[in-house]
Amino acid sequence: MADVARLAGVSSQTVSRVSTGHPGVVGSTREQVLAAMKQLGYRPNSAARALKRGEFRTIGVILFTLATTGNSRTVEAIANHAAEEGYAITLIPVASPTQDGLLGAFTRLGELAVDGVIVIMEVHLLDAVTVVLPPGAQVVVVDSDAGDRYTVVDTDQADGARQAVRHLLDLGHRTVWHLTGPAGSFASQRREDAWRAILTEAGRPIPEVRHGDWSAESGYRAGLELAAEPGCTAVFAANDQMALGLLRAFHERGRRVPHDVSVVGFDDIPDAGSFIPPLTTVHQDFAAVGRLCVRAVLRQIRHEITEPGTTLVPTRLVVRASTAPAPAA
Amino acid sequence: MADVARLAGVSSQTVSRVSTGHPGVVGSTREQVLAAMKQLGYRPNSAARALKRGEFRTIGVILFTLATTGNSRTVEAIANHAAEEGYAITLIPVASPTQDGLLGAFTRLGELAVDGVIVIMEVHLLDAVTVVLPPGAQVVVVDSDAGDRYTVVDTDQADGARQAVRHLLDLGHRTVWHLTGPAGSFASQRREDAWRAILTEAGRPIPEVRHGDWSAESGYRAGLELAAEPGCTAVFAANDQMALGLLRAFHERGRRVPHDVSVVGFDDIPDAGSFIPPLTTVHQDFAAVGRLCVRAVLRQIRHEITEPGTTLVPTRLVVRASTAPAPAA
DNA sequence: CTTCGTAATGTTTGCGTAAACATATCCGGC
DNA sequence: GCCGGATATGTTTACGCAAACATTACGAAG
Repeated sequence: MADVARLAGVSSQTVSRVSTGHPGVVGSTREQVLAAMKQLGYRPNSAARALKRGEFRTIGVILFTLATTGNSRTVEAIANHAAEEGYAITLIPVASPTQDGLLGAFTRLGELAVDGVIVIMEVHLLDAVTVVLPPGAQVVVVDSDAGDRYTVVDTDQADGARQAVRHLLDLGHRTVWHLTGPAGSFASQRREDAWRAILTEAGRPIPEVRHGDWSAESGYRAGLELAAEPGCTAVFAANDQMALGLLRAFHERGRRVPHDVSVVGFDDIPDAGSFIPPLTTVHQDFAAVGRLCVRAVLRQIRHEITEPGTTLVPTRLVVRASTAPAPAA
Repeated sequence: MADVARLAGVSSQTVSRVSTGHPGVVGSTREQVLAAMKQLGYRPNSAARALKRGEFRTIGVILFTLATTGNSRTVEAIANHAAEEGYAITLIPVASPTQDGLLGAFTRLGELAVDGVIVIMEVHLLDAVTVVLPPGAQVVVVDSDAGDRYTVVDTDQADGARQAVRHLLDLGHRTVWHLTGPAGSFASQRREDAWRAILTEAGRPIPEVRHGDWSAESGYRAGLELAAEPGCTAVFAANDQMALGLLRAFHERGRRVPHDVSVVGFDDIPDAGSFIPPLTTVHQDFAAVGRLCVRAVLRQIRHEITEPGTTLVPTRLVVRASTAPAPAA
């Protein structure tokens, strides 16, 4: 900066004013400074800036994996909106969902240059290590019910599940079977609870749930079992990938979808419309989740109101070709 | 830090030594300092640290989207390996592949606190704005052939395509049709070139290519056309999602896969094994790509040898159920 | 018992920036 | 023509940390 100042024949403070866009610098001076900056290839040192200003203009995002559609789409939305607001985002992957992995991630995080943190995981996992969280603001997202302690943004899992089950019931199915996500996933738990609630409310029998792990492979294995259940005419899978596995299992076992069995997924991944048959599923607005997260952290960073609470993003049932009226008994 | 020093009854320099793990601090003193740190909830300020040391311990990753399997898996691998090495990663999303979007991203990047950059896109797009790149080290990845100017790490696209086409030819197919990715994608171009080369080499007719955009939907549209081509018994799709669309189109048109038509994809996404039928595809080792990228940037950051050049990560054909011998004419 | 070497700790300094304060310049009004 | 007040620019300082150098303490060798 001093070099630029020298070259432009001004003080370094004036250079600073130009580089931060502060007012009070007359046109001709500004021009000179800009020219000098360009000539010298000056770029402000963000570390010094951060040190001086006491903020990093960076948001940390902590998550287990980018491999699930939901996570990567949410992160992408977060990154885009943060960028719009002039914030960078730092990814903090937790290698493994063990105490060690978490601790490691949070230790790193503690030293990280972030003004706020978005946590994409069930927050109870954090409790053991939460002390290490930097004093900055935090938002907890997807997969948590800690709305009493944190600001939570999440898809309205319950309503999504409700729409899915209701759709199948309306189609005349006597009941709906359910394939869950992995234990420990709050989203999965929520969807299962809602499914059970609707069936109970409607006075329908509640079939035993099958447990999957989000993967298509686990859906396939569950599908093989369900194909053997005579009464099974409708299945609600907790995500689209498992639904894909279901589809394959039913196909292999000669159970036609949707003629013999109806299948509904959750997520509405881009491929869902190209499954065989195209999948009826619950659309999640990941972009909205990401946007709201960013907005919420920024609000906290800027010390605006910071009440804990949960913001729910609505879902929408997308009816395609994997559901049909129940087969005549 | 001064507070900690005061509480522990030592100088701030000793606190610094403890916090950075430098040697030359006797056990009892260290204990006291650690206790004081804990009591005061001290965390080192990384901005000050970065300013002092002249490095950020951060790597920037610039890309268009996280929505493609390849990108998100690569980023995940990068994040994990960077974390192992004590580096954080900052995501720099380019909103749109326009000049403006790029410029914006690179302007942000210029001011960003990164020691190195990993670029996940065709590097020619950068040429117009390349001046803005920070003086730090860079690695260019997936989707580029700028091995003469940069360090490039990429999947061996050509060999992957070769294996796919060779497999189909070996199965007795007279020729192989091809569905490309979007124009402007180097990976897609590479796969297409290799496909063409093999066919030429084998003296087979070269069907006109169909153009997709990586999406299953585009694969479906292409599939509808290909289903109408009487001579089409084998298709090589440039990625798995388009292959999925192909599968659906063929299914709808009554062209049985693999009995009537064989389909090969590229990527080996986790779902590929659950397609109907399970997809034969070229497996990409995204984890290796990510790991090599990190290793390469770090080498440059540490001023070790920094010759431009391309590192190719091998692929592997995974044969599942979507390919079979050519139907008898 | 002195001297020297080494290990432990303390003091000074500057990294690049921008806020706070200080100074210079210019203009209009009387 | 002189003064008050804006406006443009310069000077000083501190942000938190860790290198570099300085000091102290202590034990071993002579």
